[in-house]
Amino acid sequence: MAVVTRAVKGTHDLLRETLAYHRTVVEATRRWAEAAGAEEIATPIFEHTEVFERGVGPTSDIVQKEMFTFSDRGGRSLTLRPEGTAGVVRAYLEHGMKVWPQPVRLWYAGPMFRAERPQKGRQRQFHQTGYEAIGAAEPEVDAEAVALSWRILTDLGLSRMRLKLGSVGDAEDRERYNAYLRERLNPHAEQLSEDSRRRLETNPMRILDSKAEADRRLLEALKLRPMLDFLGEAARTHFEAVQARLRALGVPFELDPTIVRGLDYYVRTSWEIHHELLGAQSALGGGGRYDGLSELLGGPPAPGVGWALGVERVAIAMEAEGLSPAPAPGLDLYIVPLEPALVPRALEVAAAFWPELRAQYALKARKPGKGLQEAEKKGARFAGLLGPDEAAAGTLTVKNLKTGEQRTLRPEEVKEWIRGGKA
RNA sequence: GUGAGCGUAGCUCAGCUGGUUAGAGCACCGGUCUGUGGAACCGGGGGUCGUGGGUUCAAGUCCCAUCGCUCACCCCA
Repeated sequence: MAVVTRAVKGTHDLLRETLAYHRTVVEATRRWAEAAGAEEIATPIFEHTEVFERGVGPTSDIVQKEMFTFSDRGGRSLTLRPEGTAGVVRAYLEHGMKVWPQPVRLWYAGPMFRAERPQKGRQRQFHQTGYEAIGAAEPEVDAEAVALSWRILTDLGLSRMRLKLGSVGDAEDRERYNAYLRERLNPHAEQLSEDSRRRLETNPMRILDSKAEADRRLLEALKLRPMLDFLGEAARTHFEAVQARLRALGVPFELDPTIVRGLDYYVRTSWEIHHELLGAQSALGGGGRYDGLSELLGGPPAPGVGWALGVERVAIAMEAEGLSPAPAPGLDLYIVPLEPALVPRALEVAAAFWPELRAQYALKARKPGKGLQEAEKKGARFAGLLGPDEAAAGTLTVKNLKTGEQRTLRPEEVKEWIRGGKA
């Protein structure tokens, strides 16, 4: 197929059922986030590259090899957003949201971009919904965020999920842990994969996440202590409080000491929600606390916690569990002119019903039988026949396609009948 | 970036060891059907068989290359 008739690799048009799934996920996020007092925010889909370099972290895979970065005409480096949090925190700083009542709770939905090789559940343009609570360090907010991300997914009907909870500690805890890992792993460096040898320098914790066979065997043999053993007093107390709040809220989680987020800004609480039927990319969503992010972006201290859900992955999971999205509302009324001369009249009649009724009309005269068939095919609830008699009387013969009930009515009465049937 | 599988109509696919103008179902348009539908039947439009090269009297079919898609690695939502 010619280049101009094909979407770019890793991007997709969303239509019909796919779009219905997306809408369903976004609406569930809206409902739950707004129930918790969050308001919606929409940030630009591109930012100054530094927002992500400094926010997401220079050693992260996202920044090192997955960003769509380009220069504008003035030579400024811009990047299509690979995730939502950095931009939201940038907006928090830019608009002085620190003077709003704290914490500021925000939710969003939109496209994200990462230059990866596409596979199931992974695209170059994908969509996330997300939630951020900025300006509070209390463990209640962590539990609130985790609970929301979990309940949205269960509310969508999903059940084959596991919520993995961990803590990556505070920055100094991680330094101690990384030092420990280097000490234990360095003597065996030659047994590590190439990537992991590099991580030994840049970010040893990421090695724990490695799925390379050699790495797995070595990690198994060394019986390394988990990050959770290295939590400082403050981080440990915080983590225990988060767990207690989650138990009180009835959110089922399992502790996962290996959880290591791919973004450098995370501290303390960190979680991922996985789905059993998903394939290699099994995370439906994830989140964590990012108390240092504001300062990385040059702002004052502003603790925060948030999460994101991968809309495409949630859709795949829903489909795998046999869950259907809410269908888009169809036509209320399909108007059929019975003679060619009445086509313009059909337009006028349909237009008079807008926007109270979803009304469409046929551009060609139809025999009544054909017209009803066509209305059925269009997914309309009612068909309206417009023949010479109706035209002369200023009426429309309207038929309920489901019940077969039929009435000849004036436009106002048509509106009333059809809308009445809705309620 | 690496590996594997797959590319025939809008969709799902058939095309046997190479053999006359490339097929089906669904969908779309029209008719049978002159004011009452969902059916049935009949007909129609729609393909440079991903692309380029090669082998051959002859290529959708065999060979090479290339592009695309998918899945997996890596990593993540």
